[in-house]
Amino acid sequence: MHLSEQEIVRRKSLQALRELGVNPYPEAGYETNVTSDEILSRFDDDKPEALKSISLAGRIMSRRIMGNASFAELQDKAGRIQLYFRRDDICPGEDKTKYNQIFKKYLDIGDIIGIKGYAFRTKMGEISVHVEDYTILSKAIRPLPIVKEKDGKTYDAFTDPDQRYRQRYVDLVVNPQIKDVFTKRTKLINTMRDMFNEHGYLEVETPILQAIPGGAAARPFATHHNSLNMPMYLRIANELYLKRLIVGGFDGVYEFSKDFRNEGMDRTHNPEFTVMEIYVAYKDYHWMMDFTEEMIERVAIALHGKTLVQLGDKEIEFKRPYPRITMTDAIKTHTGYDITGKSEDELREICKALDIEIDPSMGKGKLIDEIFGEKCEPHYIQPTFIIDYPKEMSPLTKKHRDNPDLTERFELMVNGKELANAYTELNDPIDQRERFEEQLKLSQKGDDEAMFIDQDFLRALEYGMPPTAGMGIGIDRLAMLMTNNPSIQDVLFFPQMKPEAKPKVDEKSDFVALGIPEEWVDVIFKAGFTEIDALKAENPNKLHQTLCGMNKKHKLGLKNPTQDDVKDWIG
RNA sequence: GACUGAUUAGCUCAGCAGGUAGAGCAUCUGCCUUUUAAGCAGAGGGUCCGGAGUUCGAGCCUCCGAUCAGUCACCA
Repeated sequence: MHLSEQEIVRRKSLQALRELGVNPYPEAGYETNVTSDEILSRFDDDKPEALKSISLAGRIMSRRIMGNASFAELQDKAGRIQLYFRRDDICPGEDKTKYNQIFKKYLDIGDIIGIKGYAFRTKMGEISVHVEDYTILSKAIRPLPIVKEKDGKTYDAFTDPDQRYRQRYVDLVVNPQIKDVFTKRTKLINTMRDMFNEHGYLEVETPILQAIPGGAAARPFATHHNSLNMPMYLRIANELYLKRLIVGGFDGVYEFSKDFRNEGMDRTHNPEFTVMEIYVAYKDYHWMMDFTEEMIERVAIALHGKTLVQLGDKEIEFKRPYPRITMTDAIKTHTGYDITGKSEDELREICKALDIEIDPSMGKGKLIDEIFGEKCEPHYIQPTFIIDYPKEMSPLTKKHRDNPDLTERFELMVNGKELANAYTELNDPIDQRERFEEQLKLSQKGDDEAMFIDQDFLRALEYGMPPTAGMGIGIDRLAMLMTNNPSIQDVLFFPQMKPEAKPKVDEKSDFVALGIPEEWVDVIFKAGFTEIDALKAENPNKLHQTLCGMNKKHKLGLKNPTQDDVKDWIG
């Protein structure tokens, strides 16, 4: 294992602590009675004794050692507080080890400690804790990035997205403001859950591992079940299972769920993502629009205390009601074309005229979707319901009560993107079967996202499903909107990343086994050979020169091997 | 997948017409009992992403490759 100088120093400190009888990873819990923010808010200059026997724990984030006194900053879950250490308080007797050795030499930034002491205000006016005793709770043997701040300006910020996402634990430690995004995300979910529970709807769990990935148009992740010897898929949606529960007699069911789609990754797409789907019996999509508006408004207020939310350089007003515009009207407004009653060929002509790329596998529904996506969607910045989608692109949606070419479906658009998708659910089993068969034709035409036919779902519908309204909403996207983050990676603790490229490193002992003296193995590592195979592929004469050169250059004072020695090692 | 840019010390980043690398913080050694991006004095630390080429000489130029970011394309 290759360690940096600082890692070696910390491991030595760890050893030194053990030799002094200090357990750097004690088993016992540490009782605390206050947090950093409570000290700051409760401290009263007239009554400092109110915060006398306090005890708190956290991570050391900075140290300023001044001989026999020192300051440090302790970070706990709530924030930071300054600590004041004085040698003669920590070590009242003759033995000053606990200050001079343990605190000054063997503690580092990043270590987790518990302290006991009392609150006071320093000469400089900062509320601090005068430490009377401290306990090491966990030693950090890897150095944290050091982020400094003065007058609100941040120095040496830890901003590299790759490192931040791969090592989110470090990100959270050194960029504690990131925590706020995630607490807001959880609050968002809790707000929705509270609202659903108030209505008496039931939170349920449905299968993630499915034999038929249904309920949406997307490519699934495929896996294999060994003992059944059959392909299985990770779910792309929960719709069909939740509707089965409505068939079964629940009036309202909802699920917050991870769905998986085997498609591209970018700022707004992660292969696994969270959606909330809810189905309510005896309602239609008009009711669901009211319900959705109320839900979004409640979330905005819960998170921000108001309905006007900053998003980049825009402000989004989440106060209900939101305008409701039919898709046909939206297309008419933004393109001038009236798509009512147009045939597939006529739609193709319109796409051509509008300079929209199409391919032959696209049916009527997809063509219209394409026109809307290209020409209309970006215009809807403020929350807007787009309603009454063409039948072809909504195979699970009930036909529109006034127009058989349309369906009773809405999407909620915010900031030019789809946020929620909902409809009056199709509960006519004959119609549903026909729609699935149309999907099958699309699939045969080359649309690899067309839906599979789920026979069991059809059987369920044949037993009768009450009229139902259903709605799905992307939780990650809602979180992005509500926390002003343009990237999905910023609202996921652990966004999907490519596996970390890790150079293969053979053990030192493997090199020694070749007959190479240990001190030369270090030199070989230093020269960049961390794999036996790479070393063996090297020209022995060149390797000999390289090693002798390293010996000289770094003044190692080793006895150079002969060329034959080197040949023997790698021969 | 395309284009553009990045990759140098543990971290954040400099570097020049091509002449064997610099700063701040961090680390180490001293000094300092109310400091705060503490201070002062000193020290160590680098396959300059990898490979090939041009050159007397490459962190810098050329080519190939890797990774990351942004934009676009694809995709809900």
